Amino acid sequence: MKLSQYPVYIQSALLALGLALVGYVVIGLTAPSLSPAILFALGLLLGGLLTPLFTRPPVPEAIPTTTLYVGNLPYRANEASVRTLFEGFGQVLSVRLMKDKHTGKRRGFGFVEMPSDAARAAQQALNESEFQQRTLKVREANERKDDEEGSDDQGQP
DNA sequence: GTTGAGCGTT
Repeated sequence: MKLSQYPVYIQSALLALGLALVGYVVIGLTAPSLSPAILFALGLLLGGLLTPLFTRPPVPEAIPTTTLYVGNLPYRANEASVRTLFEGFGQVLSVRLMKDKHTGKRRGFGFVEMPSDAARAAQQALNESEFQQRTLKVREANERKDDEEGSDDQGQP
């Protein structure tokens, strides 16, 4: 139950309320002659002004991403090498090499999340290519949850 | 420490 799991307006409301209370106390100590309603209003205004400084947007830009399935990976490959390999064709948002949860050994395949254009470029470039003396198999990942496909008509009928 | 077709976790 982390705070980041709640919606943004909930976080902003809680943060603004907290800053309003802080401003209420601070302004009340520095200027005791003001009424509590004015103090709380000033604290809420101060909190509203300071809220954007503390809210971190998780995704700066809403760009359409495509998850790539990367198979036939060598067992000695780590996420850093795969990320570096795919970063040559675009921005890599996330690299997940699936390992067995019980033994912890690598299963030899993973998923690379990239923008759609960079994903297509990396797929055409890295598919059936040699990576650490292994032929990679780069394909589009199957929709596990909700894969945000952009304007590209890559959906299966 | 080994193996070799495949589609996945907070």
